[in-house]
Amino acid sequence: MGIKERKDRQKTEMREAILSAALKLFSGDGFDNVTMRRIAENIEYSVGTIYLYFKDRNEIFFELHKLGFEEFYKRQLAIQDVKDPLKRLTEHGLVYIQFAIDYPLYYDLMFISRIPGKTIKSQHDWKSGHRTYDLLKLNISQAKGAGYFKNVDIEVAAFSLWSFVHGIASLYVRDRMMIVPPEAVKPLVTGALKFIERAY
Amino acid sequence: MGIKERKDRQKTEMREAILSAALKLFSGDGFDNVTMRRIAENIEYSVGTIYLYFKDRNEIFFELHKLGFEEFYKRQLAIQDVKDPLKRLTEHGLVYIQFAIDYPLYYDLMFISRIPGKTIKSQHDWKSGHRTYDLLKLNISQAKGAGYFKNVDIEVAAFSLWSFVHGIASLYVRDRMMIVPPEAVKPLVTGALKFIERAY
DNA sequence: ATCAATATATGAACGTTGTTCATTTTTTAA
DNA sequence: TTAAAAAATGAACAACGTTCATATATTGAT
Repeated sequence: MGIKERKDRQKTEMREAILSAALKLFSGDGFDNVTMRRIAENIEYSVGTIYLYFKDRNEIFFELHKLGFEEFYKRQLAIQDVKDPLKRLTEHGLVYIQFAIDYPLYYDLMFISRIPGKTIKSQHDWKSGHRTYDLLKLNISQAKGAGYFKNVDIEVAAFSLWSFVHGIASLYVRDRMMIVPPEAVKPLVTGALKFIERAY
Repeated sequence: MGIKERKDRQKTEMREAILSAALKLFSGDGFDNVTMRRIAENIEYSVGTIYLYFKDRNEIFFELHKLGFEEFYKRQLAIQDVKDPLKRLTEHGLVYIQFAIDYPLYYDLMFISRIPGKTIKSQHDWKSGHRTYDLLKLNISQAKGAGYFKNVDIEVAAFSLWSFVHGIASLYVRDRMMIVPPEAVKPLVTGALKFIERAY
């Protein structure tokens, strides 16, 4: 009775085709470029068909945002072998910002855009977010064990560091850095990561 | 020959009427609520008329964003009389975040949204932004004079502090704080402002 | 192989949106 | 009073997300 299995497979294949078409349009020219009609055209199906696989346009973006979190988490895991807790935390920040630079549209979807925010009503859906946040808290508590963050609550430290790198990333992603000349951006960012170390 | 004057006056009156209608709709239900047709209905003119006073919808948002910056700057000036440089800087951050809480839609327009970002091509249009940034740098250099920020470049410090408060503000404005329980937000923010002081 | 039932796909239609522009109305100066 | 200039109109256009009656394809039973 492998027919049910095949149907399930075809269903996920279709969902993946839709998502990858959406991502292609997304990366091509940003948000507004991802229209239902263009997705349909891309996968060579009619518009209505998409609605058999996704509730609406938001659900597509929500699914993309989850894919983004996967890559995000992978990158953060990759630097967990850095021995020195201080270096690891700074690396953590660097990886965070680099992700925003490499995948500005993913970052947008994950941390800025309102589109998926509506779908994320319950904390439950933010699972992907919690996982990386826990990793940050772990690294902070280990740094604490090594003598850093004296008299600082871990929750406060985690929130502070997150806000810091998110601030940098979102200023970059949303083009609010023209206040500084373009060639100054990189040294400014590395300088900022050195600066925040003073608070550790 | 006061007729030219009257015409000019009427032109700015019309522009103001349009802007205030837009602001009303904006504050009412956010972004998507500000449609050209609704603005027109509100000022009791036809849609086409708006285009005689504004190039397009973006120009309306751009003008609103400038209004936001005025209130923003006013608030920041108001705390310049705080004597202690350290206290003044922290107050600066607090005022920044409080603005985002009080006028989330203005904040959005000014620092997050892409709508006015397109209109801001040249640095020239960001004048309102530069003014407040200069104020921050002034406060930092004065704190430097009082012994803080040793071995820290002012540009780096300014960028760091801005990123920090912007991170907090934009996480708040764009609803990315459900990772912490609602009642924990306030102590977290004040805690974060205490934390960043450690880097001064 | 046939056929009714079920699942899948279609695309015209609906109500929006921002923007344009030929037309009409109002205001101006002679 | 009237011709010219300025201001206002709103139907029309293309594009959008979404829905749904209709059509096609696939299924399992006869």
